[in-house]
Amino acid sequence: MSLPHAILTALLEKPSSGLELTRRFDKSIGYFWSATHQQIYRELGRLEGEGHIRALPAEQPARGQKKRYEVLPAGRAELARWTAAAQDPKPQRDVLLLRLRAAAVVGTEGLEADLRRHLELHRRQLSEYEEIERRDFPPGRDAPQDRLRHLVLRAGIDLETFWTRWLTHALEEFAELPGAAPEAQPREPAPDTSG
Amino acid sequence: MSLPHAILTALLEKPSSGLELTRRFDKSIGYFWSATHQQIYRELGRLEGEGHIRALPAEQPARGQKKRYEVLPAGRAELARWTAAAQDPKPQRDVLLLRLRAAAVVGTEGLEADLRRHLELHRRQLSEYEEIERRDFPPGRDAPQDRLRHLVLRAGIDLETFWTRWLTHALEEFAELPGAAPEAQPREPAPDTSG
DNA sequence: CCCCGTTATGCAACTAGTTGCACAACCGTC
DNA sequence: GACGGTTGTGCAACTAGTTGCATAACGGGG
Repeated sequence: MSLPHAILTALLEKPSSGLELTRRFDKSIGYFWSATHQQIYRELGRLEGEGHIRALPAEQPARGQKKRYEVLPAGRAELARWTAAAQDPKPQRDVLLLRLRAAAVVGTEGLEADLRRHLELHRRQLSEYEEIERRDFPPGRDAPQDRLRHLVLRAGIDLETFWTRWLTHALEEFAELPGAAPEAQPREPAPDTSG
Repeated sequence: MSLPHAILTALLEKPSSGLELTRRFDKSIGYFWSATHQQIYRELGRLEGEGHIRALPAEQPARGQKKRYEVLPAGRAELARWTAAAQDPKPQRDVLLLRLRAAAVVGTEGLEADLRRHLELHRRQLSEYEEIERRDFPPGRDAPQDRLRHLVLRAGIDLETFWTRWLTHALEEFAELPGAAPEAQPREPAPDTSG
């Protein structure tokens, strides 16, 4: 239930067409709420139907033509309502941690390479965030909007920092592990794995 | 595509009935891959159909009767394959960060209370993890399985630590913010908000 | 002029996860 | 011995997000 609100936020920051929104979702907002262009177009249609946004009139409103949207008062009100409403954090889901747990049972073979790959991806993301911080939040910029947006960026930076550290630590542990398949004390009847 | 593998891991650790799995998903594995009993039963049915698990024979196999499952060799092989296969990290989605970003546009009113609530929830989760760490991973336990599982728990602890710190910092910033609605420089045509 | 790649918009089907409810057995109690 | 709460199992419908593909305009190059 958050994509429409992500779009409303983006449109309030700047009225845009579907494609422009898609581009902005590839950075900025997309860092913590990703969406494909298909999702965005579908949602734009819904939001227009609900009277939350409207298409700015264009010269030739034809297919394959840019259509820019702006937020209507009802849309702004809905966004304000949603922002203030209490919401429970939704249950964690992390595939990598699950795979590590599985590896404790079926062995770590093959997993290490993918951990390295993830470490590289997180490092890259981290330096991208740090670049944005240098560019958009130099010391001194402290209007309320800036402080809030900076806060969001800090969360991204700190999360990526956490992952790079954790993955580094995990790889160190892997290096110390005896064999690839830690099947020392089988707890189940150990069925015939050859078939 | 991960729930079946979460279930396979849990069943390899210990053959269980649907309800027992549900309970174990409420702690342990559920900390990073939550699932309801409905999901679990449905998935157990699929896994049985695919020949990855089987129901242990019971005396009276009737409805409303415990049915325990164990993993078959094919299931173990599938889990090993999945664990080793490369997987891209899936795009981030964080509602709280999105709301903060929205608040930069429509004002922070009402958001602060929910941030406090989240802070409390994360603190609670953190102390729960730390309790588990004291109980299950005292110094000295370093069989490969233990080290891997400890690593997973450390991720949970560090993530919760990050969130409590970040939320604390965010609340401090809120306290310094001038008004509730930072609408100083309107960037859009500022539509009539009264209607 | 036609082919082809790029830009821009959009529908339809699929997948995974959530919500709501139903049904049966068991177990204590009034 | 019927009543109501708890335990255990399960289906069906819904929601959100993903994947795959379709359509149209525009702008070169051969």
